[in-house]
Amino acid sequence: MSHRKQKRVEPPDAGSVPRAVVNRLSLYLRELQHLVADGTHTISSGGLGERLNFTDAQVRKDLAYFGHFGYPGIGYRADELIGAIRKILGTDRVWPVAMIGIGNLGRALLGYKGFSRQGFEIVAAFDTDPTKVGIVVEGIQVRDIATLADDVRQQHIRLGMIAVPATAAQAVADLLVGAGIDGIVNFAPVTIALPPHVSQLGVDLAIELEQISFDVVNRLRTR
Amino acid sequence: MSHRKQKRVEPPDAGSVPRAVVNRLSLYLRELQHLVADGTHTISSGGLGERLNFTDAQVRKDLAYFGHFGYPGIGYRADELIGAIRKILGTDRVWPVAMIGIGNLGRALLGYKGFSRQGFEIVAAFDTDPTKVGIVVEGIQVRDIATLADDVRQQHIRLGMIAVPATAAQAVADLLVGAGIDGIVNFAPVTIALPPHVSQLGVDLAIELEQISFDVVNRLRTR
DNA sequence: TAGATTGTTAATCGATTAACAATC
DNA sequence: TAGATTGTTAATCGATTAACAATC
Repeated sequence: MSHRKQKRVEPPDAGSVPRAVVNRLSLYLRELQHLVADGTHTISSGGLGERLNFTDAQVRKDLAYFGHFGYPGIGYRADELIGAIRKILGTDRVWPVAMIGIGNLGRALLGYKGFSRQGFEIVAAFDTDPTKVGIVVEGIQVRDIATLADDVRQQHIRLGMIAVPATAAQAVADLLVGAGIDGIVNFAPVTIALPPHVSQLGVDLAIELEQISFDVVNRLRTR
Repeated sequence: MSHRKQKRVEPPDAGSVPRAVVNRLSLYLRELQHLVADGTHTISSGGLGERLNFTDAQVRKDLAYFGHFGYPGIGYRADELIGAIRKILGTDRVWPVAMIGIGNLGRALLGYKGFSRQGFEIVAAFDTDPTKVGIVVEGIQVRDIATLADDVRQQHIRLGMIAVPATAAQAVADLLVGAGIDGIVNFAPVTIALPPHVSQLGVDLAIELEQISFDVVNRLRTR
């Protein structure tokens, strides 16, 4: 445990932090967790960058957006930096999450262990299909989407994941917004429109494959 | 059908096309497909950009990397542009894909309809677990990972998707590379090292949620 | 101390946007 | 024709990298 004071843990102005930086922050966190699991206590910006194909300067610059976490001549203490990044990302707590759409993908996401490991717990699942409402999947009883707003409020859910067909995604998103949700991860292959105070991120599995297909067709290395 | 000649469909130098441009190309394609489904035949760069929150200039610039697809005063013909983008992305054909890891996530991906819609067909599934080898999931018989190299060659598989635990991901990646695969989408929450001639893309579902969590904690709109 | 490594500034590099002549 | 919209150049903006004094 260090007694050295860390000047800032809150970003000077979070609005000025590029999305790419926040993305790398998650990768740093993941890598640090692997390092700790392997018994490493200290890592330099160069060492961390090497494992992720980033320059040492980039690692230091990214972290410097949020405070002074390193020790000149030594590097970063893995456990300390993990704590700092979790705090920055907001995963130093458990977030209750709602899952909407209990098809193939929704069911799998419901059972995905990786979420809880990073501080996300799916506490409610919804579908419109009457044959699905009431069944228990991965320990969670599927509820009718009509009860969504009430359930979201009662369980203090602030994040939602959409795994419904493309045609239903916007309506579901509107429901979530109406229920007062703060952020949405959308797995439906469609762009949804949201008010500016609700964060969103689209994940399209087919698009991921398309990116690789492009590289292969153009005989590219990944950059 | 137009008889106007399109100067280039191959990029002048694919290595110089930023990853972000290729990503947006996939979004343009998806949006155009929705537009065609809704009966639209023609769309301007401004119209397309508006639906995706991009500027008109960005849409035109992105497309101009690959050729002259638009008609001054008119815009882009949706069906034509769809064909052109599919060709650029390499999805004007069907790609046979191998799925490795038939846990929760692997099973769901196996059943995901969105892949085939974009030209990807999962034709082989692998696992190490003897209780899984032999079972049929979504019409595909799970095979032992020991037969991977032979199967990949026989079925001319060039793309692989990894959905195994983090600890097994690198070994599986090495196997795929040994089998001569050209590209990998890695769903395991770990960075894998690959030779430069193999394309890769990591998808970490927990990281997607972390990005939203950051925004919410910092009260940010999505940019 | 000497060696290692940070945080930060300045220089470089790349990507986005604005503007407009050319075109339909 | 007048109006709309492209493709492309130049200007702007932002992100990455190199370099180095400060620090342990």
